[in-house]
Formats: sequence, C-alpha cells, structure tokens
Amino acid sequence: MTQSRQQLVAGAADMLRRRGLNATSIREVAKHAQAPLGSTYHYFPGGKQQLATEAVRWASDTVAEILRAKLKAGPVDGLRGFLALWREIITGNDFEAGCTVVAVSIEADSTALAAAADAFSTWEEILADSLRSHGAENAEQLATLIVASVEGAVVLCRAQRSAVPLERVGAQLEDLVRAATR
Amino acid sequence: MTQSRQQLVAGAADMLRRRGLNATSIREVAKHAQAPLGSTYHYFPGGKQQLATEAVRWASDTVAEILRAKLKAGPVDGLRGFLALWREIITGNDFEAGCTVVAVSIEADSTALAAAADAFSTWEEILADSLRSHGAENAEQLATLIVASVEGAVVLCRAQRSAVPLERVGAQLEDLVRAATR
DNA sequence: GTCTATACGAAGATAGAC
DNA sequence: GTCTATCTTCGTATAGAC
Repeated sequence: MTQSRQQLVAGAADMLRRRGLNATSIREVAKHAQAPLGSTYHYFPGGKQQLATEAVRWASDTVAEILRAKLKAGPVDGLRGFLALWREIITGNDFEAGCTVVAVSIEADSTALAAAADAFSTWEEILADSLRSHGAENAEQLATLIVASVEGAVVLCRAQRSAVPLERVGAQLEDLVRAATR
Repeated sequence: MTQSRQQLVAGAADMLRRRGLNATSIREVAKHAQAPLGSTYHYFPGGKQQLATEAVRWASDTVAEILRAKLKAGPVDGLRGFLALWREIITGNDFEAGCTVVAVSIEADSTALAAAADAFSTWEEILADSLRSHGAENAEQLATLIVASVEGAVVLCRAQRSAVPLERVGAQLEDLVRAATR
C-alpha cells in the first residue's frame, strides 16, 4: 500500500531529525508507522540506506516546496518563511528536533549522502534564483550563506536549547538580503 | 596512565567527527588508541557518555586555543584562522571529517549535549570579545552568525564534497567583519 | 502477498583472571 | 592495578508460516 509506504518515509524523516541516522532503527520506524517489520523490507528492499535516502528526499522536497511558495512574495518574505519553518521545528519539538538532511550528512555514506548534497543544492538554487531575479549580484554566494547559517543555527539552537541563535542569524540575513536586492 | 587517557579522548574526538556519536563504538576507540577495552571503563567509569563529553570538551578547548591565538592579530585575521582551521579539517580528510561538537549536538542527550552547548558559547564569546574590543556594535550577533554559518558550511562541504560553501561563507563573513570593526 | 519469528553480529558494560 | 572473556541487549536482515 502506498499509504503505509509514505508513512514509513515521513516517520523515518522525523526520527532521523530527532535522533540521527545510527540511533534510528528500522524496528522503531516500523513500530512508529504501525507497520510490521517485514513491510519495511518489502517496501524498501535496499534496507536502511534506501529508507534513509528516501527520507532525505522527502524532507528536501517538503522544505523546497515551502521555500518556493514563500519566495513568491519576494526574497525577504521567503527568507522569513524559511526562518519561521525552522523556528517552528525547533521550538515546537522542545529543542529535540533538528534537520533530517544535516543528520544524514554527518553520519551517512554514498547514496544517502548524495541525497543530502542534492537537498542543500536544491535549496541553494531556489534561493539564488529568487535573489538573482530581484537584482542581487552575489545571489549564489548569499544563498549558500543563508542555507549554511540557518542550518548551523538550528544545530546551535538545539544544543543551547534556545531560539536565540536562529533569531540573531535571521536578523543579519534579512539585512543582507535587503541590501542585495532592489 | 595519563598518556593513554589523553589518547583515548583525542582519538574519540577524531572518530566522533568522522562517523558521529552512535557509529563510534568504545571498542574501536580503544583499539584505535591501542588500549584494551577495560582501560576505557577504568579511565571513564561513566562509560560512553563520559568519554563523549570529554571528547567534546577537548575539541572545544583545541579550537578555542587556536581561535584566541589567531585573534591576537585582529578580528579579520582571527576569522581567517578559524576558516583555515575548518578548511584543513575538511580537505585534509577527503571530506570525511566534520565537527565533533556538531556531531554530538545532533545525537547526544544531557551531559554531552551540555558540553556541546558550552563549546559553541565559548567560541561565540571569544569572537564577540574580539569584535567588541575592535568597535563592533553588534558583536554578539555577528559572533553567532560566524559560528553558525561556518559550522553549517562544514556540513555542506562534507555532503557536497567541495570546499566551495566554506569559501563563499568565508568571503561574506570577512566583508561583514571588516564593515563592523574599525 | 503480509507479517511473525529467528538468525547472526555487534553494541555497551562488567566480572574476574593475571 | 591491567586487561581478557563474557553477559545481555539491540541492531539489520531474512526465512518461512499464514
């Protein structure tokens, strides 16, 4: 059933961003999705690596979709939406969740890692396109800074159990975006 | 012996930044340091959590020391030293190593996580002190942006197997530091 | 075709031999 | 006091019962 499959992927993505790759067991993913263990290997014959790869792609697409939607109102509003998204993830989960893509980037190898690289590149490109079309000359550079600093801030927020890093980073990024666009 | 103890801590820090917390076993740390498994529990009765905590503190102190030394030549040179440090870790290990503190931040709980939070705070304070003493009005904000964006860039570099994110972030941070200080 | 039960290995931690 | 051998638990993955 496609329903169960999607639930496994989304559930895996959620567990990955909370505990990391190696602390997330297939057993728990199956239990969390109320699916038997065998189903997991039925849907994902490639095992844990395949599940992790698809979870990263799912998380990547989810964020990309929100980012694209928010950017329709302009780069500043897009940035704000991006920041609000992460702020909600951080504070809405009592500082116990981070970014699925970062978690996989740090622990995974080959295929899942490649999916993580694609996720970052996609977000960077979406941001750069918007910045460029609004007159920014350093669009690629600024887009990379936004992705890197927000992801880094999410890590700091989690460790320090505070939303302050994200707020500080957001304020400065907004100034930079305003200055770069017209 | 204190020699073996230090070797266990340093070796653990290195393995943590490569594989992450949960993929780093006490067995391998002991083997890597050419110490028997029992020694590890002799030196670190608190088990894996204690070892991880001390590894984070060791990594934190190592970076803090380099940061302080480089900042003596001013904020811009300090930033450059900070960037060079991470660039060397990334490229010198074929994009297979990242930051010990980030790895622990994403996977650890309680004590080790608190050590990670302290590490980030320490680096932020060191940078903020330098920026403030050189006339920056937004010293704390800028220090947070530096730590967050560099740590985030390290994650991106690893995933994308490229030093470009760190270069892009570094160039923009240098402009910001120049503009903020006098 | 779905799911339960199990195989097999490796993890953290400890007890007890030298 | 140092280290080896072992206990227990949990991981991934699979084989075979419904």
